Amino acid sequence: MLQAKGEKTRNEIIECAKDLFYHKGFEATSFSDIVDAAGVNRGNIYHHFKSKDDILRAVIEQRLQEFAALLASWESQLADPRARLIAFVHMVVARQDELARYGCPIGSLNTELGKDRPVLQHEARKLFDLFRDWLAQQLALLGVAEAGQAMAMHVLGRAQGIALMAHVYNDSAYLLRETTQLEDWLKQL
Amino acid sequence: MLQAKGEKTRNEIIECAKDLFYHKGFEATSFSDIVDAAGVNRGNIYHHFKSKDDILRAVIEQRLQEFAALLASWESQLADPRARLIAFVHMVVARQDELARYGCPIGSLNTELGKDRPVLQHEARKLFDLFRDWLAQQLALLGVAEAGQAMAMHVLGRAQGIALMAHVYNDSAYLLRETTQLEDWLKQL
DNA sequence: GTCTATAGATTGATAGAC
DNA sequence: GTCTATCAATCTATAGAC
Repeated sequence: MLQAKGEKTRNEIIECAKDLFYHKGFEATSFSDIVDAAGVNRGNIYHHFKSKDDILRAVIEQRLQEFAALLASWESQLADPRARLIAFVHMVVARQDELARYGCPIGSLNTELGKDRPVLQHEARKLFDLFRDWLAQQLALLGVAEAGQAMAMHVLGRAQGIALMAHVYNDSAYLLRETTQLEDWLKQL
Repeated sequence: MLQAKGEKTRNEIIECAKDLFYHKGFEATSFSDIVDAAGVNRGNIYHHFKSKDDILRAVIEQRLQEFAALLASWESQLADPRARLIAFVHMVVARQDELARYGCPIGSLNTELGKDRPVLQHEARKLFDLFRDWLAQQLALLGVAEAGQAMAMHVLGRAQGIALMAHVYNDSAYLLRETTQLEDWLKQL
């Protein structure tokens, strides 16, 4: 990796902020929380980011890259679009513990920002766009894309509802029941 | 209504806080926001509530009463449990504008509190319990309650996923497609 | 019950020496 | 690029006169 000295501090800030924004929420996370977790100097954070909003933009960009890499790995490892759709559901199952504890990092972030931070939410929505377009692409390969992106939105909505309720009730058993049901539905498409 | 003078101020605070917590989020709403909206004096708010958390508890209690009254009205007006389930879906449709703008007041509140306010979230979860138990009751009357509350949780999760995605994309058309689908599914139970 | 005044801590953000 | 020191604003909350 081509990475200057300062990039290391910057990446540590991004990683810590990513976890904090997910675990506490964006508004509830303070600069003190971030510098304490990252172990960097208070004032120094402004050398890398011009504002708290700017840190969030970097966190979103980081998540976009991580999820894009994940989708790319599924595409390269799984030739069958149906298997790829099931890989999406299996991701929810694999992350059941953190989903039950903190909710979906994408859904909860967009929910918070959507209330009164429209500009930032427009950035965060790109995380949904990424999955929506990828799901729509797999559904098109299956030949069930008559309704365009509508079915991709349906799958996303199902997954979000599952993550939200599993979080509210901290209930992994519910998550497993519902993901099994969603998987069965995808298999019979 | 038996209501002393001070109750009026208290109720105005609750009503304004209810809207602000919904429109901005709990953490993002300050005391200044509340007293400005309610038109009451700054320090005076502590005569009625001992803390911001205490205001939220009163707001949750208020919402519990409102929703309980709504469910009771459906029960008295609709004898058929299937019609009652459909009334639940129609509520989502009727509130499509505010859902697309601010998300679900119950889901978004629980999502925020679930991250790091476990005690308050335990209170907010009662709003979900209310709907879950009521849905389970109607499903039992329909004779499809073999799975206990599991199907009620399924319906709630579907509704939450719909509200969340409609909010993220500010998309009422999606909400209408999905609620129609959910209604059709309930009709054929 | 209502009001003014303000405490005490924390917020996001800056300036400038090293 | 890192550090100390600190800004002005805002936060929740309190004290006490009326």
